[in-house]
Amino acid sequence: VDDMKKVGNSSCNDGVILRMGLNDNKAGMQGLDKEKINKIIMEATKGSRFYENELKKDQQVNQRIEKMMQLKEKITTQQLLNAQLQVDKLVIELEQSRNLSSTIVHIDMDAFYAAVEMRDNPELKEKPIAVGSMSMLSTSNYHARRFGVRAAMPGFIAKKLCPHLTIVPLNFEKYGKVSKEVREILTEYDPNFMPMGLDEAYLNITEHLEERLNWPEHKRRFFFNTERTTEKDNINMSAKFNEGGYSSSPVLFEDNTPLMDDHPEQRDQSVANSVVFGTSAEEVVKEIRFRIEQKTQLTASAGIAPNTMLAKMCSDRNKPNGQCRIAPERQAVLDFLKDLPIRKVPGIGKVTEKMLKALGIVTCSELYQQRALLSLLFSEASWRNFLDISLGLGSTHLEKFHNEKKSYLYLRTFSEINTAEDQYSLCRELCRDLAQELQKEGLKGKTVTLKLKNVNFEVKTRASTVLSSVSTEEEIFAVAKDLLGTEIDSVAPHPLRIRLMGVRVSGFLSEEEKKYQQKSITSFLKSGKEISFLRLHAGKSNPECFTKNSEASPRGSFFDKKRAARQLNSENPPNETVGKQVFHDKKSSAHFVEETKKVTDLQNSNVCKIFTCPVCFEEQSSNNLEELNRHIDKCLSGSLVKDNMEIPKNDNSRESTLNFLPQIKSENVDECQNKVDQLAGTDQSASTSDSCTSSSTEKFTQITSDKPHRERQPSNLSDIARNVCMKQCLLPKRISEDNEDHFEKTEHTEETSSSCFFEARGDSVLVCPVCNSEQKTNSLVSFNRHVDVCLNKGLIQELTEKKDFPTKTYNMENSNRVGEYIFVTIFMTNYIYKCAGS
DNA sequence: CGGATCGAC
DNA sequence: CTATGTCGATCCG
Repeated sequence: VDDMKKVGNSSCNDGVILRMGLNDNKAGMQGLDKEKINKIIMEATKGSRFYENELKKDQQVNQRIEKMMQLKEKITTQQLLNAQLQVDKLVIELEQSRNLSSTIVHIDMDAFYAAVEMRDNPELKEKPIAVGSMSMLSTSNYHARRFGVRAAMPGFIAKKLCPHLTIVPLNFEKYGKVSKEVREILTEYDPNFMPMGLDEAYLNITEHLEERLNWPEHKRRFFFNTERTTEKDNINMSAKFNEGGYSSSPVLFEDNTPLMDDHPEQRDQSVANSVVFGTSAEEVVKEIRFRIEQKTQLTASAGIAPNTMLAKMCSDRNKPNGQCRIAPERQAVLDFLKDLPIRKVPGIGKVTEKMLKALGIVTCSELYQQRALLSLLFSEASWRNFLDISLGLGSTHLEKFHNEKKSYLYLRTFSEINTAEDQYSLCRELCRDLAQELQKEGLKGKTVTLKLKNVNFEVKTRASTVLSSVSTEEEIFAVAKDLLGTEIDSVAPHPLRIRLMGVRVSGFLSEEEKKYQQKSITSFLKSGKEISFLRLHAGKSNPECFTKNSEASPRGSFFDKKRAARQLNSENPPNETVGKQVFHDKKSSAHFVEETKKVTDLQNSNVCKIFTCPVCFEEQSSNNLEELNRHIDKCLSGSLVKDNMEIPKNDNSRESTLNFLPQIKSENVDECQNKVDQLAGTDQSASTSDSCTSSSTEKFTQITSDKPHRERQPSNLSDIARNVCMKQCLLPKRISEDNEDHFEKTEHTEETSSSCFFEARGDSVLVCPVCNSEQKTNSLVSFNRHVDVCLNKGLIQELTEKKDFPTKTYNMENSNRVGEYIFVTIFMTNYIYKCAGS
């Protein structure tokens, strides 16, 4: 709300702390001088973990500066001249595009939260107050500022500066209400005005000014609010009036911009207790400020300028309760900027200030003088921005709210948490809240980020992007818990000591992607009805569908042969039994009961299941998932993978390998079991004890219990998945046509090694297994997207029109790993080939 | 893409 | 007695 930047000073290393307390202290009385303030702050600060971290951050900035200076040394005169030429070309262009025709206003409520609290509690009026908590203050009133008490200062330090300080807790609801009242006024001047937080807004009053020229006086007349409903308000009002505020003087404000200036029409008041405002921009802004004060009893400062950047800097100039205008003339703009410290510019903060200072740049005109050098030392975006600043260029229209949030973040700060249990449960909570929000907005994101701050104030973020986007608590938590687990592991055997945790979801599906997502391979698999991944669920395969294509000429490749073999098999469907059924929230209860019954039936049966291995497509009869896992492991990696696998063992020395597929199932098992229990009211152990899947159920119960597990190494899974993906699916053309053992033989060759491939950037060509076209791509993700889209556009849409096409299958809800996704993709691609004979 | 950093409030 | 926030955007490797 009230930032500290105006008093910033970080010229020396202890600027970290100094900046907190600098205070212009003009009033002098009752306050503290700068030295005292800084001494107190330093005493309260030094030696703390926070301070140590601040010093560390400062060192990092210093290193950056050093790097920059080294770079600067290497710049030749010639380079600089060239740069100058280039930049000045741009300057000419920019000058030509300068637009002074808009009138932009920036409104900024003075000490907003504090002012609201003082208004509502007159007892606070004469006291130094701050709004916030002992941990952090949001703002302070001007009285408190004399003691060095400022926004973004922790309350306990503020108390040391000013022992009498009253700290009022935040009450956002109230501020929101007041903010709304203010906005109601603003919208009359610009229905498209842009609020920036609760206490600030930009308005484009260009149109209003035009219309206003023709307005009769009565439309510009506003009345003093003499009616106050509460006693409190009455006291306030009468006090103001009696003390020479409103009634005795037409000067509403104490500052140098009195409401009543020498516009003759304003003096000609025909109605008591009212003011008439003129038609100029200044008058409009005075009117706005007057109306805000009459309505809310709060004051605002304002800036008027030809663009937003200037308006913002302008509103700062005569704060509090003042306004300022930059005339729409080039020279006026340049004059304003001439000696303006760059730190005043929105977008230039502590760090940039310090970096530029190292180059001898403090004011905006210096920024302009050094434009050539800056273009060589900073990124394009940065120096272009510097150039805009030094020319006084900014947006002349208020951009249509790019309303769509790019990410949602839930985070919490707390006193130290160091047990894994607490951390996981907190993480889950955050995921729950986040999921709620996402579902409310109907959003699904592809990237989950975990944010941690340890007790030393070091912040870490860990992100993971999943191919199937997430939105539910479980989906998000599944990713977040892995990230958290990795972090816990990374400090083991020490506990992870954190003071903040946050979970963010970003990378939302665009509208376009949403459309496809609806019929993407993931949702396709989710919504399937009959066939199930691994055939855990007995598919009543439609013979026609499969036989129809059985004569399609085999291509002779490994996979085609496998495919052909599979097709033959499917003509004589093996005796499969119902496997695990997957449930969705959306399912109707009737449907649910029916399917629950299936599950129960299965669990009470002793029939062994026959699975189809997704790698070799051989049918595997097995009575538990673990065994199947082992098969898939072998099949998939053979003896090849073990070299780069680190298989973590848990206490039971369980042979944990690549069993992530059943892990998905296991969650379903759990889920099903829970639902079965809910419905039947049975005891879980009773209902599973005799089931042939009991052993795996047990195991999976352990895995998926609330205590998160960290037995797998996703990176290895991904590596393997990539190998598989490349060889089997993405690069069919590279696979030796006749050699079924190709995998083994070529595993170590350069040509097909995944690392080799995935490190190649820019011009890799992959062959889409669906449309068979070559796709130039530099990432697997974008290629996958193509495949998804391709599948959607073509095959699936076509196939789903066939009534016999299987629809229910496999729950992807919790499968967030690349490996899982790719497995499904491989399986499905092959399945689709089979169905379509493509 | 992931992570850190920056800036705003 | 303790005690330094939350959010989005952008940059960089």
